[in-house]
Amino acid sequence: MFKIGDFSKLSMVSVKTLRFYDEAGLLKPAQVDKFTGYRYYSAQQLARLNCILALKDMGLSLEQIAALLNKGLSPTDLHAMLRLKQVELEAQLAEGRARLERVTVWLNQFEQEELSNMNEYSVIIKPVATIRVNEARGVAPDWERLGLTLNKLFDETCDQITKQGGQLVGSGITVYYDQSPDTNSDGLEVGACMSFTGQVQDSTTTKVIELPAFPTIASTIHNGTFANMHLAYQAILKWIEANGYRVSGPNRELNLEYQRDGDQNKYVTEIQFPIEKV
Amino acid sequence: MFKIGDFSKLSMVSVKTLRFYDEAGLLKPAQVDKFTGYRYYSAQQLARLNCILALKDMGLSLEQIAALLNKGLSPTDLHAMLRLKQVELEAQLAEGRARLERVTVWLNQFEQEELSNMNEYSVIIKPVATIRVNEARGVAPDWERLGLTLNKLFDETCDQITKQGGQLVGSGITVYYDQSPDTNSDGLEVGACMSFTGQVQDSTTTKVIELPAFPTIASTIHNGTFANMHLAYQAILKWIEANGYRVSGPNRELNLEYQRDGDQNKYVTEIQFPIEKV
DNA sequence: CCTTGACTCTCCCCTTACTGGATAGGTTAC
DNA sequence: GTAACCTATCCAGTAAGGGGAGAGTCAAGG
Repeated sequence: MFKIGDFSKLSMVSVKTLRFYDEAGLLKPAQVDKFTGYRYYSAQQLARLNCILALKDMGLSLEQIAALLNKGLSPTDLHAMLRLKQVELEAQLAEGRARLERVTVWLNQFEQEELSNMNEYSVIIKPVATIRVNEARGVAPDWERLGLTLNKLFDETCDQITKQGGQLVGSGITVYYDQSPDTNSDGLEVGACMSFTGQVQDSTTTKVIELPAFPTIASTIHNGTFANMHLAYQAILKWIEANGYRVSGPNRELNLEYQRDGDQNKYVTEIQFPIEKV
Repeated sequence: MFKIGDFSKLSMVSVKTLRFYDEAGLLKPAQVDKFTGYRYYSAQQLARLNCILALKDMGLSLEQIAALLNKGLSPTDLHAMLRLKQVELEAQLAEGRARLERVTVWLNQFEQEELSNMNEYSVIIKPVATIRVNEARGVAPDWERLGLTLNKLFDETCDQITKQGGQLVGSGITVYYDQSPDTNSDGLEVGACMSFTGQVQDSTTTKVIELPAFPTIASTIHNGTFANMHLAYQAILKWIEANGYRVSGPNRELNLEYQRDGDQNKYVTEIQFPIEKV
């Protein structure tokens, strides 16, 4: 019989941990002095402790280990659990790799001294849900006249909503369709979308649609005038490529803070690119 | 200005988390109603929130992020932190891979239906410290006479300790030197070691030495008679190979529960192999 | 027999990054 | 006016222990 300190030295497991395992029902001492409460462990229990540690090293939680060891350890159950654990560990590993890659990409960009946008624009990944909107779609003949075209389109969708008794809600969303290089020679197809409440029907110029959900989009925030927005696009597109993603759908801009003819330096715009791995 | 719920929807960050970040000093609302306590966020704050999330996605703790963002974010500091983080993440990744490999090895062995020893012998990795012992070294002519040889050697070391006024402490340790196949033709060189307290000098047959420490040893526990010990050796050696390790020193046996001429079924022996990766 | 130092006991708080719940007050739409 | 919804604060809990306080135990030396 070993006292807890001796058993701790034998097993290289801390006294605190042994007491914790006792309390958790994982490893009850072979004997407990009824008067002093002293725990006494037998050498045989080292085998059980080793088993616990081995399972823990495979990533099982103490709760799972306790379930296995106490309620009859059928190897089949263990097999099933470890299969699940294997899948889970692979997912964790993938996440860990992605995380490391993000850090490495950042460091590489830093060493190339392109830190100006990097610190300005933080790119994050998140999901977006579907959004029901009224959309006015159109084509801007070129980049110069994009702003005018969008103003006109947003006017149309807002007018339609209010005219039909609906109410505008949330911020305007610009969708950029068809950004592939071969088709943009005949202009930029864009959609001006507004969320609303109430009943709104399609009109000749506007349609009620659902902007699709995406499980993973890359997002960044641009502060200030639209004139500098290309910096944000540079940053986000570079990030997407460097981290091993690919654009997988039309990108959007959310005008989070925007008032036509207001102070452009106060504008806040979120840029979203649907992406997928590799 | 957005109320916390709206800001939560915009950012895909839960209300609870926003309140938590407020309390942590990471993201104070742009404005707080003095009477109601309502938090109001500005669209500009989305940029800061994105920055927080981006840093979090690279594995920084909220405390580190707060330090960076509040006490002036010098890109150089961030660079230094991320370098450290990179190393840390690489270590984590290696650990994760090893963990996954342990699970995979287990599953493979299971499918080969060699589960009998597998469940009997759990192999774990741990460090061992140096141990100061009195050692009697000798050579057993063959496996048959190993037991007799060891008995003699242990008698010698124990006798020397007690004769010199020292006291035996802890369990006996058998060290197996020179297990390479080319040299074991002339017998097995073994050492019988006992820890002790007090002053003990070298004698003609025994020496006071330090058993070296090892940062990583594979260990398993064998319960019962020495006659079945080969099963434990099978299990541990197979584990060592399958998990991509290699034996890197003389193995030891610790007689955790042992009394000569006692009930052999009660013996408990720990087998230790110093190992290294690949 | 007494003391001293090393061990051990229980109990409580702390860690991370939140989540959930209870209860109370505020806002808004019908 | 009231119901539905939103927000606030406070408390508790998570996994796997670590740290420490205060009190009791044990073994050896004098």
